[in-house]
Amino acid sequence: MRVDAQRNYEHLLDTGRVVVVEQGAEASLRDVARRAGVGLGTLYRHFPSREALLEALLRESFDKLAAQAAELEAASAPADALIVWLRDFVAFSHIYRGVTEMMMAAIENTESALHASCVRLRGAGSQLLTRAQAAGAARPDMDGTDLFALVTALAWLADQPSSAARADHLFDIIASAILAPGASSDPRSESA
Amino acid sequence: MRVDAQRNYEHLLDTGRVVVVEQGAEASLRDVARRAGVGLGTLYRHFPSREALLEALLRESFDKLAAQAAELEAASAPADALIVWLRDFVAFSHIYRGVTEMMMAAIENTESALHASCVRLRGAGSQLLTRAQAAGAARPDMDGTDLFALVTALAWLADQPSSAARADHLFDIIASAILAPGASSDPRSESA
DNA sequence: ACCTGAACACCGTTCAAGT
DNA sequence: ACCTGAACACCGTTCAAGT
Repeated sequence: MRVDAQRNYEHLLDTGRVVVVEQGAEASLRDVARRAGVGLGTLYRHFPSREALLEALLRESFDKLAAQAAELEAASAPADALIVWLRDFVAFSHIYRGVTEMMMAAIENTESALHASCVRLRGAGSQLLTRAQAAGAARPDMDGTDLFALVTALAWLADQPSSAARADHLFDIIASAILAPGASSDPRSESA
Repeated sequence: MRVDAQRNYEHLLDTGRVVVVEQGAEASLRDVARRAGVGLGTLYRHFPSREALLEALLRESFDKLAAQAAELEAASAPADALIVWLRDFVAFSHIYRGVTEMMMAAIENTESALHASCVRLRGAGSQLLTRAQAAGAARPDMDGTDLFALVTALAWLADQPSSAARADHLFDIIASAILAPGASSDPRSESA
């Protein structure tokens, strides 16, 4: 990469972060280029799609979340590990407004630049869920895709002004469903 | 209202329905006017905002949902009434893509043309919830706003291509949390 | 009273022309 | 190699001018 290209790339990332914090995942790409002092074509050259820019902005967080899933799996009790990680997931997706919806679209779309990262996160959650299920600490009639949907819905609720203030409480309610209350004290109880 | 105005209004509603079914709640208003064979200003005269158009399109469904809440309250067991109504709510919001997000925004925004209808629905759900709680059939640490958020999240999930197919299952999971399993068999159990 | 559509200020995306 | 910005096809919203 030429030095000027490298400089532009980094400047676009920095500016992108600022603008996406301000305007959310649907931020004006024109505005990003403008504020980065760069031609519109330069932005598109470095980030061929909106998802590509977001992926670059989120890469570090994606990596952190995946690493923490592994740590939790090694160090925490199954139920705790799952819940702590889900909470981290919600906190993470709160960095940028509207990123939740994009991730939900990306996980179905192989072409999306966010696809791989979303699949990776779903996999990380899936492992924590399976472990909790094996320990009898999570309801058995769920898989990683269900978990991803539920945590994404929670992240979405945390993004909505009318429910953001009760996001923690809503988290607890859904968490109680995932943890299948009563399952450990009465292993014979199944889904209704 | 002048006869030509009346005709335009109805034509806009019919066309609006078609276009919103096609494109979702964020449909192009220009397109609606164009396909209705009407000037852009005419659309804005009859529907000063996107929400006003959606409100007109949804009015009938809003009324039906409210009426059914009353019926269920009179005729069904508390838990059944609540669950059936929540299911109807999700089905209703599935008519138009993206309407869920708009409703979530409208319930906080007194200026929105959808505000009153959303508040009414929240109230209807709230009553069903209170009744179920009084019967010991729903978890006590929730109110109508929590319920509205949860059912809206379910409606949102039903709108996302990656979770639409499992919408029923996700509904059951969240419903199980609302119904506070074990509460009736052990009234002493409280929120964790 | 009501309708029309040009006008304004924005988008995303592409691509010929420049260095 | 890389950058630029005009060009194209769209938006939402307003409002002067028409009937």
